[in-house]
Amino acid sequence: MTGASKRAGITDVAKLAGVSLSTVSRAMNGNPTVDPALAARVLAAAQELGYTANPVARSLVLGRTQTVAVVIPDLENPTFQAILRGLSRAATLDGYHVLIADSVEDLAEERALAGTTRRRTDGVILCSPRMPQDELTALLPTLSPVVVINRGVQDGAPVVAADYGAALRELIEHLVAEGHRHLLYLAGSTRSASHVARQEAIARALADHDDLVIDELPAGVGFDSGTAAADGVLDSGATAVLAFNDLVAMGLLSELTTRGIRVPEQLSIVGFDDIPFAAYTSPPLTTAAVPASELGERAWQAMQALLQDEEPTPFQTLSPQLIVRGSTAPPHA
Amino acid sequence: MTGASKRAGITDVAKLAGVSLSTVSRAMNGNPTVDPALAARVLAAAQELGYTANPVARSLVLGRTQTVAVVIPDLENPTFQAILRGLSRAATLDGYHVLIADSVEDLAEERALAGTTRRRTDGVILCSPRMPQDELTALLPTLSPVVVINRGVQDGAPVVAADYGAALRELIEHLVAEGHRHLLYLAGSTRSASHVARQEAIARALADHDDLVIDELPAGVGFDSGTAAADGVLDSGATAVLAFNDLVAMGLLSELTTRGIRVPEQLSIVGFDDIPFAAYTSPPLTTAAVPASELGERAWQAMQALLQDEEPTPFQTLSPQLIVRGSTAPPHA
DNA sequence: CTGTTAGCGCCTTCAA
DNA sequence: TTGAAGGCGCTAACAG
Repeated sequence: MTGASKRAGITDVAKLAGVSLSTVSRAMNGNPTVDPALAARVLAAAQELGYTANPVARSLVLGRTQTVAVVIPDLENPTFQAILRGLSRAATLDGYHVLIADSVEDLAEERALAGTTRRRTDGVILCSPRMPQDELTALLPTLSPVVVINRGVQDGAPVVAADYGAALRELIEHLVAEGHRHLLYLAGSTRSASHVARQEAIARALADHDDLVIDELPAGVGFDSGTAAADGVLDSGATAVLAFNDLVAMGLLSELTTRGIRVPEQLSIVGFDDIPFAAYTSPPLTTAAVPASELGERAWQAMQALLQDEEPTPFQTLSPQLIVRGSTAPPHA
Repeated sequence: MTGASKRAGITDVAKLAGVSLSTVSRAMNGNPTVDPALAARVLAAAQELGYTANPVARSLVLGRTQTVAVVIPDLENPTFQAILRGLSRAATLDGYHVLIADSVEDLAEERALAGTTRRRTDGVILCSPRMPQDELTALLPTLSPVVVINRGVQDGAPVVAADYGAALRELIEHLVAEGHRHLLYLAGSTRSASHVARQEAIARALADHDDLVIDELPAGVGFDSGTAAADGVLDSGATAVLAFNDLVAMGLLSELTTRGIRVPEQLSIVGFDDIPFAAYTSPPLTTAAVPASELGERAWQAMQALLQDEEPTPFQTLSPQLIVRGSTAPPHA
C-alpha cells in the first residue's frame, strides 16, 4: 500500500524541480523574469505531479476569487433561467465562475444572499431585485462591485434593463391597430420594477387614445395565475388581454380553451417575454421578445468592466421586440 | 474625509474588544470555552464593526468552502434547470453555496469544468455527464466527493437516476393498450445514458408483444429536432410517436399542426420529462413525469452524506410517472 | 478560560 | 535571475 497520495503542493514541485517556491510560483504564472530553461523544468515537474495552484490559497493572497455571484428571485422562471444562462456563458468565456443564489422570491433571503455571496466572490449581480428602492440604495455600496438587472437607474451600480414600458406600448398599439378598444391588463408582481414601467406605458397609451379603455386586474406571475384570472377576464368585457408574462398568458389560454372560448376569434391574448414555449401553444402567442440571455451577457460585460476598473455604461436598455403570432386578431363584431 | 474605511478584520474586533485574536475567533464560532461575558463583548464589538469572518480565509484554513459545484450539459434544457433548482434549494437550506458550470454539451468542457470547479469547492455533482463510461470511471476518483445524476451504477460515486427504461416502458404499454402496433421512437442524444436504458426498454417491449413494431429515427433534443423529424414521422407509417423528450414532442406537434395533421386523431405523440409546459400545448402532451427537481434534491442529499463522511445510498432510482393527457388516442382505422 | 505561536498554500516585495 | 522572508485572514494546537 502506497496509501492515498495527497495532492501535490507548490513545495513538492519546487523540490522535484530543485528550485525555490518563488520560482515555481513565477514559472507557473508565466512571469517573464524566469530563465526559460528553468521555467520549462518547473512546468515539467508540475505536469508530472499534476500540480495546479490551489485556487483558494490564491484567492486569499490575491484578493480575488475569479467568481461572481448572481442573485435571482426564482430559478423556476424561464426568463431568469435565460438571463442566468447568458451570464454564465459569458463569464465562463472570460475565465470566471458563477455562484448562484435563488432567493425564492423572499425579500429577506434576497438581502442576505447578496451580502453572503458577495464575500466569497469578486462581485455580485442582482437580477430583478425585489427589494424596495431605499433598501437597494442602501445595499448597493456595501456590495460593490455590483451590477443590477431590470431596475431603474441606480447610484453606484451599472444597470442593464429591458425596456418593459416601450414593449408593452408596442403590444398595446398592435392591439389598437387591430381594432381593440377595451383591453385588460393582468398585473403580476407589483414589487417588480417592470410593473411601474408598465403602468406608465398604459397611462401614456390612454392619453394618446381617447376611445381606449384599459382595465387592470391583479394576477400573478405563473400559469395558475392565468387560469385563475379566467373569470375576471370574461367578466371584464375586454376584447383583448395583456398578460403579465407568457406563463400567465399560457395559463389563461389553456383555461379558456377548456371552456370552449376561442382565441383569438372571441378574445385576443398577448404574453410577454417570448419564452421558448410561446411559439408552441395553440394558437402561438403574440408577445414581446425580451432578449433575456443577452441581458445576462450585458450584465456580465458591465461586471467585467467594473472588475477591470473600467467605466461601464451606467444604464443601458435592451428593447424587446414585438412578435405577432396567432393569439391576436381583430375583435369580433 | 475619513476615506474609504476598509472592511473590519478579526484584528480590529480583537482590538476593540480588548482581547486576543483567538478569543474573537472562538467567540464568533460559538466555542463554549469562552467566558460568556467576554463572548458578549466580542460579539458586540463585531456587530459594531460589522465584522464577519472572511470566508476565503476560513476556507483555506478549514479546508472547506461550503460550496459545491454542479456541472450540467445545457443550462437551456428545462429538465436540467429543474434539477439545478432542486439541488440549489436543498443545498442552500443546509448552508451550502452552489457553483454552476454549463458545459454547453461540449465533452472537453465537461471534463475540464469538473476538475476546475472541484478545486474551489468541497465536491462536485455531475449531471447527466455526456462523457463515455471509461472516461467517467477514470475521472470520478479524482473528483471525490462526487455524485452522479442520471447514469448507471458507478464505482466510487453515488448515483441518483430517473428510471428512463421503466418510464418508456409505461409509455409504450399505454400506447399498446390504446391499440397501437406500429410505433416510432425519436432517439435523442445517443451519448446520454438514458438512451441505452430506452433501447433496452424497447427491446423488452418488442419481446413481450409479437405483433408490435417499433422503428427508430435519430433526432435530437430540442424543438427543432421535432419539427425536422416531421417528414420521417409521416413516412414511417407509424401510428404513434415516442419523442425523446417533451421539447421534441412539442416541435413535432407544432409542425404537424401546421401541416394540418390532427393529433391525436391521425397520430398519437408522447413526450418525456413532463416539463411545466407539457400541460399547455394543444392537445396537452401525454408524457412521463420525471421528478427532476427531486432528482436534484436527492443528489444534494447524497453529497451532503459524503461531506459528513456518511455512507450514502450507492444507487437510487426515481420512477417517472405516466401522465396521460390529450395527445394520445386509439389509432384511426 | 485566554493568549501566544504556528501554520493553511500561495504570491510578492526585498536582497543577493 | 533567483531565494528568503513576510504576509493574505483566520483557526487550532499548545501553553499559561
